[in-house]
Amino acid sequence: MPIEFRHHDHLRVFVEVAQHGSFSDAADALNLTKGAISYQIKTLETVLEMTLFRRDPRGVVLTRNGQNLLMACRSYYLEIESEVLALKGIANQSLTVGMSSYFAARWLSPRLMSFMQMHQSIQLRIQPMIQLFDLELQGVDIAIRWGNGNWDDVEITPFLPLPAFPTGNAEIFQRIQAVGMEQTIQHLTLLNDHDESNAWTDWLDIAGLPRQIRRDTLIIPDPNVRVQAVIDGQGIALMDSLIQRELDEKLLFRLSEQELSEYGYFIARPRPNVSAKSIEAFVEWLKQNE
Amino acid sequence: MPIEFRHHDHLRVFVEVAQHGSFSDAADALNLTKGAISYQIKTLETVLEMTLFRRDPRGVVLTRNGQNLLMACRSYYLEIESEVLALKGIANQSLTVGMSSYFAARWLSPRLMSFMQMHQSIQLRIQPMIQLFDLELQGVDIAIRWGNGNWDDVEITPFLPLPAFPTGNAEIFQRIQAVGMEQTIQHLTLLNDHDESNAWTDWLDIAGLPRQIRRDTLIIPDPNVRVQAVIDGQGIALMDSLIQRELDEKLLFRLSEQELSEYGYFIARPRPNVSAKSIEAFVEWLKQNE
DNA sequence: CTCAGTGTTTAAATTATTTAAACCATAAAT
DNA sequence: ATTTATGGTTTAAATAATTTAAACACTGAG
Repeated sequence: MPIEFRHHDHLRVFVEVAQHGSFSDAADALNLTKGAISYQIKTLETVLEMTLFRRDPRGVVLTRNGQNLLMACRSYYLEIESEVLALKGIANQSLTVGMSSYFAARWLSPRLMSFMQMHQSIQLRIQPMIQLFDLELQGVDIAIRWGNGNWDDVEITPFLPLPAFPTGNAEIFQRIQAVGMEQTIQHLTLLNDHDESNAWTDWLDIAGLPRQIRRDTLIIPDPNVRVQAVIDGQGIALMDSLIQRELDEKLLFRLSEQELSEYGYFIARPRPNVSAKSIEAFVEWLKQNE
Repeated sequence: MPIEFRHHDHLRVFVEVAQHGSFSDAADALNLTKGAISYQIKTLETVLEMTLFRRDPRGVVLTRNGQNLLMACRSYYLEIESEVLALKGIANQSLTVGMSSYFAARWLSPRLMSFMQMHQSIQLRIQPMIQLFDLELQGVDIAIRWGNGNWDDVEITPFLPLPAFPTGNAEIFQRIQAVGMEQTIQHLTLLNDHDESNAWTDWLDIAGLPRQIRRDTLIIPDPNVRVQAVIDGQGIALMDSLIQRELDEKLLFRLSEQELSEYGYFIARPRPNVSAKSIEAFVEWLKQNE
């Protein structure tokens, strides 16, 4: 069954006129001319096949039919509008950013104050997440991803290049010092951040080492967990300068001078994206703080 | 404060799409092409600065924002539409005709069956009324008025010409027989139907009698009451052949051969009128039954 | 791998809306 | 009893919006 009535915008104008009791006043409220209002009401009256207002010299008066119509829809439109505006306000004034708690703690957290002060009207939410996919369905406006920027499911903006290098714990570090990288690495588990990651093969390439045949890799998506795994000697992982503290405390050691210079942090935005002001503001701020 | 959101028609489309989970299906339901739907949704997304649907290869899925928006307006539009359609149905299927109970009883009543049978879907209401003005505010679609058709507050369609002639009771009739009309009438009260009526002066003119200086007239709007007043000898009134029964029963007498041939019954419709089908049907029927 | 189904885009056509200005009518004011 | 101010209406023209048809692009199912 096709929809019979589809003139909600006209009806909205009608409500405004009814409440003002005047075409002219309603025109002001709607930023239109009285001619436009006249046209709208006439159209609605034609569609509904009923006269809605009696035209008086000092304004208009609802007819019986008009009164009924007003009863039928008065509150609805106002409610819809306030709810829609509220939603828009929340979505526009608030900004949910997805990222690993690792990045949030080590980089964002110390700098957050500055953004909050610059944009006091924006309600910022840091959403810790492991799976940085399907952003919209997870209710996240933008996400911060680590990698080399080669993703095509989202729109990518680089903002913090941080070369990645292999790290291990003291024991592994000493073994490499002793027998050399090439000998050691074949017996080590390579910790990866996700299935499709080719970070390790990238690194092996630039380091001039053979890609390992045996895929003795372990996937640990959460960087925090991964760091701990390395400290515990579970394997080695590619890390960046965000683990400076662990380096200083001799919990972790940089295992090689070779580094993946293309790697770093990227802003990921859902592709068919309608960008809101708050998103732009945050992206700008990120880029200035790189 | 100007109204912030004015895209109810877009929102209506959004609801339809959300319920179908598909642009194409919604397009069918709305008798549009999928291109049009795409355009509408895109516009709405731009206005709201948020993405409402994730586009999938087999349809679309509401985003978090889209879900919220749907919650905010789902039921409203359906309710409005059903109420509006109900109103329109009532107004279109039913027809309220205002008239004097005098006319209803003496002319319409015996013929009503025929209309009812011809238009079984139309709910007809006979609204007895004395003041045949401000029709719309009184909730009346059309009215039947007696007179010579010279009104300019409404649209007039003549349908039953009935010449009007002076009537009186037996006593007055005999007096006129004895001393003549001109002598008698000066001492009689002329009963009128309303303030501005010039029926009597019209009649005096064509009868070649002097217009009475003293305005010894009594206004009795309700024809039933007026008839009774004449029978009771309160005065004389201009009547038409609808009082045939009283003539036959010698309760009333025609006092002169002179008659107002322009007078009769007219259909009165509110001027800036949007005519509904039921009104047309009734007017047609009236004209055929004249 | 091709097909069928789905959303997108494009330019053109079509509709709808809006405006400005002239009008008309009436009540209020003088 | 004019005049003025306040509405609503109408008109033609300009502007905006919607819609369509057709060509694309994408993806999952056979």
